[in-house]
Amino acid sequence: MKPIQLKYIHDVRLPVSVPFNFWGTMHKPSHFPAPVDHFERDTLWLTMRVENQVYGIRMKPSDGGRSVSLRIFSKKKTTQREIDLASTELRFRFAMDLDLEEFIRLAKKDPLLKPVEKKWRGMRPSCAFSLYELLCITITLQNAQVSRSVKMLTALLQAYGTAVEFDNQTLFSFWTAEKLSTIPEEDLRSLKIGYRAKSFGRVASFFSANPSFEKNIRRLSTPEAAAQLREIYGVGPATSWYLLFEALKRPEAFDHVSPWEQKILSRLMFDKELVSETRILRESRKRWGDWRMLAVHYIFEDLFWRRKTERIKWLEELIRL
DNA sequence: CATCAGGGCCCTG
DNA sequence: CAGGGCCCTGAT
Repeated sequence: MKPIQLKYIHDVRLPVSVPFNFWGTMHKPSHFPAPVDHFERDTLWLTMRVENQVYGIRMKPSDGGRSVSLRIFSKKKTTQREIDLASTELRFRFAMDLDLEEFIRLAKKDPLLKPVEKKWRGMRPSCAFSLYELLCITITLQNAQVSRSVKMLTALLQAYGTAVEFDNQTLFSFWTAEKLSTIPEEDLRSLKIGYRAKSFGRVASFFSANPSFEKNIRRLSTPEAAAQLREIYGVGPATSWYLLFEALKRPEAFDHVSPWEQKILSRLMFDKELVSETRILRESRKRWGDWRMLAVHYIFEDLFWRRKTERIKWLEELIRL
């Protein structure tokens, strides 16, 4: 299938709260690579669906870190309303209005977090995807290693996503829940996603029947949001934790430690091979309170950024791409 | 070649 | 509330 050309252009300047760390916010090296976004030097490209329009998005830092320069690519000419909707959505997805003052104050008193926070000051939790889209990604993460997750997601995008071309990038935009809900489970299974086919079907039906789910859940308290997420078929503690932090930007959402993260945090927090989940959680609550997940995020992303330039032997053994 | 655990989750007893 | 089953892969 030939990619759809997005040739209409609209430029917007998005002011952000300061301090804002463009690189740390726009690119998360701990995330697996998928053909839905691309980061290079000082530019992030991604695709985004808003009200069934597919946009190509390009963002660069501007105004000395006080704003983001946004270019929206579209198939047809956009209305001002569409531009505003897309901009508002991007502001949320990249937490451009987050107030980090309290977090910075807290980090200054913590020996482990202090140097990392200073290095990444202004980094936000961010996620280029809608809640439904991130949920699809996290389903591919379940019980699989990275390489397999990438294969599953790519197969799904090729089968049901839409290829678009803009600004010399060819990327996929996600399928919609409505579309996926009509696909027979056998067809999904043929993409080698295994038992997850059932989850994809149920999740697609759920989101297609509840189009305002994300809008509503954003307004809820974190425990309420967590409870609603857990009611979705296929969402357990690990998946709901990813969604709360990445898609809903809850800086406290750290109540679950997955096995490989447990190994990494044991090293970083205690300089030990393996520390129990309860101890890791207890310690992080004590040190970082309601900012504990953001703190863990800073520590994690710093480690993965360092991995790009230096070899960290013990880490390579844990990741197993 | 066969076996098995893996960045979970659901369901059953 | 513990534990088996689920799918595919890559490691052994």
